Amino acid sequence: MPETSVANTLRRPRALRKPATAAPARAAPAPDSDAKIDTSYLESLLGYNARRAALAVIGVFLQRMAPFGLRPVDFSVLTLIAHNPGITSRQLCAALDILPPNLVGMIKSLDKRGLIERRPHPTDRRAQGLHLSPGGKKLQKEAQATATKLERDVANRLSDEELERLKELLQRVYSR
Amino acid sequence: MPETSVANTLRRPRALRKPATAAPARAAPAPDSDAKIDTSYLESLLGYNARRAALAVIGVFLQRMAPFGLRPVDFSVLTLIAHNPGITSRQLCAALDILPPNLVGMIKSLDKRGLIERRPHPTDRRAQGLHLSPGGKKLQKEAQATATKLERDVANRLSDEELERLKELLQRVYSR
DNA sequence: TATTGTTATACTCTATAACTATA
DNA sequence: TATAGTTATAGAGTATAACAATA
Repeated sequence: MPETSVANTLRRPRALRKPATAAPARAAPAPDSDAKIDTSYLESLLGYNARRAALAVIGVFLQRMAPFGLRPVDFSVLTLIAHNPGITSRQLCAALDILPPNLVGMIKSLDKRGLIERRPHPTDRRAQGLHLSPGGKKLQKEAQATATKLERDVANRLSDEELERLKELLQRVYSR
Repeated sequence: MPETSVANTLRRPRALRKPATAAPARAAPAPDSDAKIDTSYLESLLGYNARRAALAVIGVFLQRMAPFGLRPVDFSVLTLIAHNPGITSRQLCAALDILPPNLVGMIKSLDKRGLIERRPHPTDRRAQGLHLSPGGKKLQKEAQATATKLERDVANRLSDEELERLKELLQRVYSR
């Protein structure tokens, strides 16, 4: 048994995966995959609901950030650099719970795109301070505005108060 | 740009990954990865909070389900079969948003462990009805009890009413 | 001796194409 | 022609070990 597997229960919104082959002229009615399956127990579990909600938000996020060429993790990295100029790779890893070897490629990619600059660290010659380039600042600003707007759109069935309440309850679940 | 990447922003709880090499005798204070990094903006985003909460719950889930040899997806499959005897693979895929090729191995594994039985479908000879074996029923029952208890433990900072409220708010986010 | 950034690498998860046997 | 279950395979995400330079 792999101890290292979170696995699904739920995945990316179907809409983002397959363009849904138009109207399927339904030839074989047979078992009917759309039949009434009882999922009520799973729907009573917090983890199930939290994961579905997270994937719903991420799905919209993927769509709206596509024009910027940013995945959620890229946005997180750019945003942390924007709010913490001179941050090191190690600090990014700690804040985002990313393993160092897996961050290397992302930083390299953002650097190649000219969005960030790697400067020598003022006090530690092993490390390098990360900064946004002018273009990176512009992109991050637009992306952050998009994320902020997305926030309201994706929770359009919730009032402002309910959205704040939801985030507060979520924080009480994961804050140790 | 891969259109098919949800990516992290957050990952599995650190506790489940590395036993944290005891007390690190801190030799190089240098940049100090534990420094005060401003993550306030990310923490204001619904998706970030939902994902962190989901991962926190899943982390506890992984620990407590390990004795049963069940990942979240395995538990979901067993539970849906338990509550929907005779369900087909296709129906499982639709309910859990799993792609058929990726379900094959899971079903095969659960079958090999003697937890489920694949019987010929009553009306469609292409399909097979899935059922729990006696051992499967016992395991699923114990696992479900564990999941139900876990529910209260992981949200121990929330009252019963707050937990119900949280799940209701989450459902209003992802229900279309 | 410990840490930063890095390479190489392996394993898991997710996705697409294509096959067979039925419908 | 379309669907159920399946195989093979490719790609993205996540994990560990180990190295050179520096602390």
